Amino acid sequence: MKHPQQHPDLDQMKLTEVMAALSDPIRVGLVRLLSDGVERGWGELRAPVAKSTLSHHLRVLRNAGITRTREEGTRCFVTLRRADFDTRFPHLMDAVLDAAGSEDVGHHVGLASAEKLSGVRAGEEVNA
Amino acid sequence: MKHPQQHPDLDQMKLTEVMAALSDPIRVGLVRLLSDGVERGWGELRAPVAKSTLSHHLRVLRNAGITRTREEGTRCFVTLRRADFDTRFPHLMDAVLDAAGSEDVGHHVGLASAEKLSGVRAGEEVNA
DNA sequence: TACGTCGTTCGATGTTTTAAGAACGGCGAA
DNA sequence: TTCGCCGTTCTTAAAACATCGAACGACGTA
Repeated sequence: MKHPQQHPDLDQMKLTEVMAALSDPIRVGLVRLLSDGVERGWGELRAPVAKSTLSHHLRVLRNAGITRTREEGTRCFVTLRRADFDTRFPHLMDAVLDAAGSEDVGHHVGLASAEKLSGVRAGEEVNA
Repeated sequence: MKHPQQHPDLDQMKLTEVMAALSDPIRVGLVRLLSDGVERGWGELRAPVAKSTLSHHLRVLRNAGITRTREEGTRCFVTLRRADFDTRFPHLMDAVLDAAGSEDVGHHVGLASAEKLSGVRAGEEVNA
């Protein structure tokens, strides 16, 4: 996509930026979704926001060094930069994921799978 | 002081609020300062902001459940709610403190000790 | 080539946050 | 009681953020 998507190096990651990135429920939800290490296509992601907003959230995560975006043709795939992140901020991701899991932060963020199979379109009814 | 200073219970603490509270360098600096477990008087704290702003930052930390404020006569004392916090968010504080230490977040926040001994007044020259 | 899809970027809007100063209320000392 | 100190709250202003819709550019396909 147009501009070549920059990802920060380990030593460019800033704690306060990471904390700010993880202070939004939708972004935490996305991180939880990616926490199994599986790469996900943009189109699989479901969140109760407009696509431009989702794009914005993914950029915040990317700029903070939390996720990596890979482009393939016209579509994008995201992964957690788990190893990098753990190197720079040991144990932080684990602690955040545990906490987020226990209070179910970002539960309205999910995958397309179920809805897609039942014919529901992108971005609909998920906000219910 | 006037209103009785409310502190959230363990189950009222919200991850995203905590993350937001820790996304500001000054607040992280305050947390680092308190991380030795010693209770500090308001007057000991030095940060390059106006007192109303410092009061605001301390309220954000308090509302997030990170610190506890105790009043004694006309002055206040703050402590980290370390045990509570660790119960609610295991390992999170350690991870944050480690990261903050390694990049020296909030280094402009400090104690009065040295300056006081040399006759410097509250809130001055620290912003240098 | 013309069209549709995909994700980003732009522009606008409303909300939240940071910040400082002024005014206030509580308390202790003179 | 009167004064001064301490920390909070209020007011105001500036900056940052979340959100959306529209427009755009890149790519694949008909």
